[in-house]
Amino acid sequence: MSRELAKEARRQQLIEATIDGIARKGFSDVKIADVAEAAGLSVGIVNFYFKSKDALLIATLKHLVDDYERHVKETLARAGKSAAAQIDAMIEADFARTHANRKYVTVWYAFWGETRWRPEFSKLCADLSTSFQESMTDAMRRLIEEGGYRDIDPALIARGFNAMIDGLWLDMLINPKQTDRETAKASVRAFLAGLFPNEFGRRPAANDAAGSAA
Amino acid sequence: MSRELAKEARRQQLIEATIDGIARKGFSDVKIADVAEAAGLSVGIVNFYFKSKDALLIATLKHLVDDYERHVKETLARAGKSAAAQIDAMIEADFARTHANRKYVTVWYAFWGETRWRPEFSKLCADLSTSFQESMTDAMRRLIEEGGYRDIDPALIARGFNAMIDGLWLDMLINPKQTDRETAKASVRAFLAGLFPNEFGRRPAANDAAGSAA
Amino acid sequence: MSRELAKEARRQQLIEATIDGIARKGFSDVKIADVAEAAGLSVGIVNFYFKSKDALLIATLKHLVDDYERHVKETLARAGKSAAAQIDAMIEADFARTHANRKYVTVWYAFWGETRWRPEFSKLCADLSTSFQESMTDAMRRLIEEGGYRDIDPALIARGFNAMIDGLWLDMLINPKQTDRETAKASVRAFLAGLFPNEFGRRPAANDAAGSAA
Amino acid sequence: MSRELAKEARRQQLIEATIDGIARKGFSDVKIADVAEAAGLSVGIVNFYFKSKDALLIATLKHLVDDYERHVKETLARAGKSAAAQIDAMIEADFARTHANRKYVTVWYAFWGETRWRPEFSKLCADLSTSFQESMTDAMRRLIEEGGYRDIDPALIARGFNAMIDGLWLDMLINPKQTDRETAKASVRAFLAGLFPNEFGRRPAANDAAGSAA
DNA sequence: AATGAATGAGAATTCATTCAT
DNA sequence: AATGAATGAATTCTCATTCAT
Repeated sequence: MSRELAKEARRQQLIEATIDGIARKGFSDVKIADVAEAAGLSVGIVNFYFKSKDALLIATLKHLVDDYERHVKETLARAGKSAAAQIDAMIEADFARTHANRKYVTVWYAFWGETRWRPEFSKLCADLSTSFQESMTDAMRRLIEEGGYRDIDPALIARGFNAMIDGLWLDMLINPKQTDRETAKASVRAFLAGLFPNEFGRRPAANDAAGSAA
Repeated sequence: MSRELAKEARRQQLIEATIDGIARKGFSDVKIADVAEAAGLSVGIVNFYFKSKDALLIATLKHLVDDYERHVKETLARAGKSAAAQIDAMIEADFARTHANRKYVTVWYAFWGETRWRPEFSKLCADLSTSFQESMTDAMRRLIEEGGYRDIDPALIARGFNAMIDGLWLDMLINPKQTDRETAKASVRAFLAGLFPNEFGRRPAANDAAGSAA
Repeated sequence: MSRELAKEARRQQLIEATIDGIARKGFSDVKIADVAEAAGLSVGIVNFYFKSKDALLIATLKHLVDDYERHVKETLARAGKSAAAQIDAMIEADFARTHANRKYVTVWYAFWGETRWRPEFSKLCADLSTSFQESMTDAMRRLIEEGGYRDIDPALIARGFNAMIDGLWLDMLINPKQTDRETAKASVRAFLAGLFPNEFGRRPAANDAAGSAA
Repeated sequence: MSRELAKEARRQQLIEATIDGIARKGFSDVKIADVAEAAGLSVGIVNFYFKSKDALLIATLKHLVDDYERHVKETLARAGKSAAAQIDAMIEADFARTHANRKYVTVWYAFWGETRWRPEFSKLCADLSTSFQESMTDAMRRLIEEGGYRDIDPALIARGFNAMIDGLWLDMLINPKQTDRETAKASVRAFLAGLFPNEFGRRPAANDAAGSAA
């Protein structure tokens, strides 16, 4: 039992080291040796826990996806149940210090850059994207109903909302000086304020939006 | 002179081959040999026209940037002069069949994925991003003035607008079935309609927005 | 004492597993891990009972040699005492189902293939070869005397006899469909029939040769 | 044209180096680096001319087979046309200094030792073996007819003849001191003398056998 | 005794770059 | 200018051996 746990711990250790390695050296430049060194282990052990470098990379992306989903789930659970509160919590989740930081954004973009040629990456990313598109569409639909809005297509809004967040991450990657987390959140809320003035119109603060909807 | 032209033609030929190569094989898997073969030339000649593979890659990104800027400039020149018309033309430019296609989006994301560790990439991307952020902020400011809107921060809106476009490209990359060019454009316009109902509120068609503003 | 026996039993178990492993995977492809798995033991234990993989391989060849010698000895003991009967029994021994089968022949040739560069293999094989050359020369000499033959060099015949058997094993390895045990035995006897018509001339059956000589 | 020739020459050079390498270091111990060094080239070039080490090994065996077949063909062409002369020439061919030497025999046994697990080796060896079995059976049949012999099965004799030669090569490998080329040839002829006294009975010299048959 | 995770030297293979032709 | 054979550093993966438990 403790041995099984130790094995899983080693895997996590190597995955974390891989994330660090990608962040530090770049996707096409992390070597197995870098990962091993970062984990304080020998190169042989990497190929012992992961059949190949590819398998390690896939496991790493899977880890990122799971971690992101868990993070979002937890954030949403802590937020108010109204659609507005949930959407606002989503913004907070997406720009939380723990996730919307240089290291994570860097690594996510590294994976997205390679996704096109790696079916396993592709699947993981597509599933995540689809799942969020669906739940955001749902949230938007509820928001439209709750707020009595008209002529707004929830799917279109959800898509734009998700896209804006991914694009703002890219901004943080490319122009870290210009785009900080607060600016990014304010951008998203500014757009939502246009569509949903009652819920997002007054102040761009997260608590406020959640509060006003409650 | 004609020798210089021929030289430049060869360089273009190799850059195009590089774009094809990245699109087909992936950033970390294009070999000099692939590029040479695609261009119908020998490997030796690639290192003759470009000092190194790195230099070729930088030249390729530069080409993409220049091409995108030229494309936008041309599209904007053809559009009405009002802020709304210009912004709408920008949407059309960003989702033109010639640029928002699988090949180009793939290659752009490949470069963005690597940008973090390549100062030259970084510079090119940051400059492009800054330049568009500035001109979009300007356009948004004019739109706000022209439309008599209040409480809208043009910089925030410009940032979100640009981000949404990049994010929708990612959608096209990851979920090509769900996100086509028309859906993407409709998404952007749906958001603008919230903020600028007079210019983007009625119909989602590009010509209409441009026309109503003219 | 029982501990010593257990130890010896483990060694035998590992040697058998090695033979199986070589037969299944090939000499240069059997891993310690394969041997351990086949024996139902851990890799660590292999290096505990045998100082090194090399030592295991040497012990395995020693086992094969001993086993072959024991087998021949037993077969000869059961046969008639005449030279002809002994020689014929030798043929039977060499093509007994227990020894001239695909697995054993495979493994013997695997060792012979490596013999050249392993002094310990070399020694074992040379000793076995020399010992059989001597005893066969002796048997041939007796056969020549007993049969009153002339102008036959027993050493030359013994050498050819032994060689033919090894060569027929190679046939069984390379062309298993064409060369079965019975064909092989018939081949050897056909040659002996030319030299020793009285003892091997009439019928090719083993019992007959042994019997007619008795 | 000269470039094509040079390419073929390089391949031959590498194949020869491989044969040397196997002879010197052993089948499972020749490294690409050894081959490259023996050929006075860099390691990269080996993988340039041969897709993989495996491919190099297969090409090497093919070379050995071709070379052996050519050698036999040439020897037979120079010999008398009678069956006896041809068979005798075959013995000479098999024990010619150029082919039945330590280096070649070593390498042949190295390949035979691995044949079992390499389908390509297997095919090459089986084809060679079958082809020689057929032509020797044919030669034996003619010898039987020409000599008016009875009760001799040509296929059985051919098989034993070929086997004896392979087995004598093994002797030369394992007991080089005891088994020289002349002894080996004398062994084969001693056996043939029993079956075909008129053609192989008097003296074991090659010329004589060919001559007496002519 | 026994286990199997961990080590690390060693090998095949890849590929950007060079350079003789 | 152009070619493509040749180089060799770099990287992944393998596996005999060790050693803490």
